[in-house]
Amino acid sequence: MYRTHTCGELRKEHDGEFVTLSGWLSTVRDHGALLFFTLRDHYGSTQIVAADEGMKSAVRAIPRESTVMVEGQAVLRQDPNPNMPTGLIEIRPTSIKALGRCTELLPFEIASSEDTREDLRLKYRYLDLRNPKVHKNIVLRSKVIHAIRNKMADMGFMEIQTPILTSTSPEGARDYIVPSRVHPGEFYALPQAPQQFKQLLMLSGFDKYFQIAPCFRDEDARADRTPGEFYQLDMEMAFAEQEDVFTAIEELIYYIFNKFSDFSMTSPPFPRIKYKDSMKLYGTDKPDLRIPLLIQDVSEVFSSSRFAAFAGKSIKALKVLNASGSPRKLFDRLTEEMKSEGAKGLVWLKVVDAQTLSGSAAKFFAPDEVSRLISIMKASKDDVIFIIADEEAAALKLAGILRVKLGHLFGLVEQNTFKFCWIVDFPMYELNDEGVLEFSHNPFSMPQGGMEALKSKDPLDIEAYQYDIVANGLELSSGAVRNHSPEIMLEAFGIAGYSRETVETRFSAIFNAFKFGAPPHAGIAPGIDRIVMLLAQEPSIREVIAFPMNKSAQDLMMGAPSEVSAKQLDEVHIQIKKAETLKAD
RNA sequence: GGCUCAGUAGCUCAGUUGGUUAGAGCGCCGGCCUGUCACGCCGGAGGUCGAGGGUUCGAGCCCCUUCUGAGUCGCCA
Repeated sequence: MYRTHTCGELRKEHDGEFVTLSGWLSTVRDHGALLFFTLRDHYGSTQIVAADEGMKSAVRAIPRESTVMVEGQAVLRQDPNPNMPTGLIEIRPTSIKALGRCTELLPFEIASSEDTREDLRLKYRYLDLRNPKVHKNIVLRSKVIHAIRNKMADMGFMEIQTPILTSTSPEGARDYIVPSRVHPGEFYALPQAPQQFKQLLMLSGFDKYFQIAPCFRDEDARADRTPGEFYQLDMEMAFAEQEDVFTAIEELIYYIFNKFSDFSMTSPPFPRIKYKDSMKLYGTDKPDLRIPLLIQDVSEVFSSSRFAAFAGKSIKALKVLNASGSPRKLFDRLTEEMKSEGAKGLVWLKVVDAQTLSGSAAKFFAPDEVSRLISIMKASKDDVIFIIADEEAAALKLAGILRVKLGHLFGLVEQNTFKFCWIVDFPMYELNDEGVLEFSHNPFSMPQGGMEALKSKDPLDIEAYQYDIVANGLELSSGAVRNHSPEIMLEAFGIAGYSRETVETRFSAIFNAFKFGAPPHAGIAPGIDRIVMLLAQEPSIREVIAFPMNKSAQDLMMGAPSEVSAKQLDEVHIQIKKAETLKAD
């Protein structure tokens, strides 16, 4: 009744056909004697041209962005529009009817909604999503998820749903908790990931599991991290080791990224970079391999330097080719930026010749320091060497930040490409700020060397079968070979200070289950939102989510979170502290 | 919670050293226009300059406080 074709469908072969279209009234171009307008729906846009007085006044009476049904004849255009898929055809209407009128002033222009304040876009997200450019990201997301499901099924994985209302898990982020009505004072938690369930599925004999899984973590937002909820391609494989997971994920990622992007990309196998090496060379565990710069340690060059800022410090250097022509202002700005990142300063040195440097601190260096630095950096005339000096960990981190800044500043970031890598061999344990030993990542990962390593090695030297997949500096996922042995689990938790009782009670399901014959298993869970974000080339993850929350974890459109009635609170046995008390806390 | 940036018309923004009645483009309302496609042209309405306080003869502009939003650090195995 409403349409014979969609607004994106008509081509020159439809010339002469009588058609019915429905869609949103977008732009109107009223020339008095002749009136053009565009009808837009999910599929595209079609131009309607009205010459008849009755038709023109019908359009003039309908506000933009109303839904409209048009009946008429499709004819070839006198002036085709090569920018429109339907640009060869237009409709001469015989009937124009408003289906749903837009009676409010639009809060922003649909066609340019991406330029509008984000909180306003989110409040009127249903209008924002009418913008074809915003709309297409959600379409892409849907297609990507569909393709992932098909590919995973082709590769022999089964999708299985796991509970949303569950118990608090040891993922480490803050839980979202849900009060129980039936059990006063007790709470469910929304899963931070289906981690334990998928491991239990392995124990149940399901061989290859996956799920497009909603995950909930009550942590603060970032441009690449939504607050509250996000989706993972959660997967797990039984009787599998690290390389089995890599092979499966590489096949999937290569397939998906090639299907939905024209960019070049890393061919499998993706490079494997040890965590330690990644920190050393890139100053981060999620290196952007599009940037060709490597961090170099030059501490030994300055081991007896009279330059006070270098004394006793770990010294990291980066070299940018042919950068000495850049204005002084650029180096000063970079220095300021690095200081705001926490650097004590930034030394930049222009190479004049093999024995001579000029720049911020050149005068403090002895001749042999200068020549050794130039030689160790393999620098030539007009290159610029940037130096960060700090304690080892801080120096690496800052040099890592500097590396990315230099890459962007000097246009060194390779364009139109996806550079993937695996970061492997993460440490099992680390010292926290209080000097206490704790798990550095997932406590359920298998320590390399198993029980023997746990018993004999310094915990800080133990590596885990724990890996990340990184694309263009964005962490897509962490994964691990799981610890499927209750004894090794107890030992591993013991080192981090958990008693047998704690393990048995807090992780009772998985701990007990593993006493019944667990298969060795491994898995990973790449972030769906981040994959789509990369494919859509969007800098903000909210651009690929239909109804995202804002930075403060509010849904401005639905008004969530919101207060609930006294009756609802009463039913779940909850009392709210008065506002004054909350403030005092 | 810290730091950075932003907040002026429905939207996007400009606003000089503190100085008369705060401007532009888009949108909205009215008029004109037969080939537009971000149509064009003419006219009009529309403002608590985020809020509060202060300095000053005088504040959109300077100072203090505060609210809101984004980015980032903390946090996120």
